[in-house]
Amino acid sequence: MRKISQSTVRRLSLYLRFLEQSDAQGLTTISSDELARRGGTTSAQVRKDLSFFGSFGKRGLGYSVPALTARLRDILGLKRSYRVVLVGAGKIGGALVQYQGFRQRGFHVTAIYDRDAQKIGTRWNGLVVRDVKHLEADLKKEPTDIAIVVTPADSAQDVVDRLVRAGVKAILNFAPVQLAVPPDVVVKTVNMALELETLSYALANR
Amino acid sequence: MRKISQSTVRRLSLYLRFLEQSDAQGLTTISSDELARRGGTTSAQVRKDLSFFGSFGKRGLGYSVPALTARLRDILGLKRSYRVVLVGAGKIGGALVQYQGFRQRGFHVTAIYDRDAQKIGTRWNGLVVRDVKHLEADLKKEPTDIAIVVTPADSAQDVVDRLVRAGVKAILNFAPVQLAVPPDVVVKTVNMALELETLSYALANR
DNA sequence: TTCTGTGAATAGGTTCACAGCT
DNA sequence: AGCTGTGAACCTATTCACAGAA
Repeated sequence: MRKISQSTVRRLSLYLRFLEQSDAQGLTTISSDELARRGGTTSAQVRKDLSFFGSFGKRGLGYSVPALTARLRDILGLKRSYRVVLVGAGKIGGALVQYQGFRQRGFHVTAIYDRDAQKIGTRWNGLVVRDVKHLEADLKKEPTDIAIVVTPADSAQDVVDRLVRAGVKAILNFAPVQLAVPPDVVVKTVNMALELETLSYALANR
Repeated sequence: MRKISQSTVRRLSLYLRFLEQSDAQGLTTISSDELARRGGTTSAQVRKDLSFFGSFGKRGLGYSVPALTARLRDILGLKRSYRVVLVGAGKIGGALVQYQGFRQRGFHVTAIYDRDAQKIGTRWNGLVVRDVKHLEADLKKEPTDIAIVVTPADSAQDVVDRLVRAGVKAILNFAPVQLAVPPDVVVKTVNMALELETLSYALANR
């Protein structure tokens, strides 16, 4: 398949949200114009994004809401559910475990790990925090594709190396570090301080 | 000033982090090659990014760590500190209040608001959660540039309208909605479920 | 007529490659 | 010699504009 840009993938996720909302409102058809309006983009962009994957619309009419919803869920790999392990039982980790947005999309946090003896054994949203030393053995028993890393910066790379060895193929990283992984593993780093800095840049340069 | 791309601004933030680390290690000089290596980019990219703002290096030598650090802090608007108000005293809000990464960079959370009577009056990392009805009056007394919105999706736009009316110029939004704001207000939306979806896309399309 | 699908045109961002300081 | 600064070349993404299906 042709290489699809990150921005296209992100927009597809957005379109999917709007489609689901439209579906809930009972709409059966939606135009690229409407999707564009709600996603803050242009109708040409919407059509181009979709065209990378096929022709899903009807000229003169628009897109079938249920059909396009199903197609996008398929494209985004959301037809199946995913086991997700979380490493780092800090405040952010705790917030993420109970975040409904993940479960709604089929991402199920199945385990939380930490190395702090104080935290091990405590309950987080129904899950018992496990000693991170069990990581490899647990993942061997229950293969898992996705991990969320919420450790301090200095242990993140170490944790990631272990996750990769244990077969994890995708990592959402909240530690403020650049992570090194093999080419078949995909990492997405979310750096909240950096996001604030893009705001301060904007404030300072007007 | 020439329009600078988001990606350049984000990389500048990264370079700043590496410079600070290098400074802590006692390095006085750093090359574009070294910055590139640590930022996962190329030396040409580093030099190009910096060149939009001036010529800070010495040919044959590299960049002075303290001088470039200071310059980047200036460019990114980090020479001053910022008051930040947080709206939404949920789990994610709680995690963000105590997140050290913000304070270290000069972003000070000065107030937390919620509309839930259960939460109002409780303490979060030394701050008392205030009724969101006080938002406008508080911000009149203590003008604030930046707000972090961590409310449920359906109240986010309402909160943002009030923040904008109260003079907030930059918003970091964690609610999974597209926000409408006037052109002089800058919004950065962080959508964690969407980040996971870019991972599931990558997993599904290999 | 309306709205999609898509080549072509344009704009934007990245990489190249080399002149020019130190 | 080493490394920056920067036009030019290249590549990628977005927008335009229109032919064609419903």
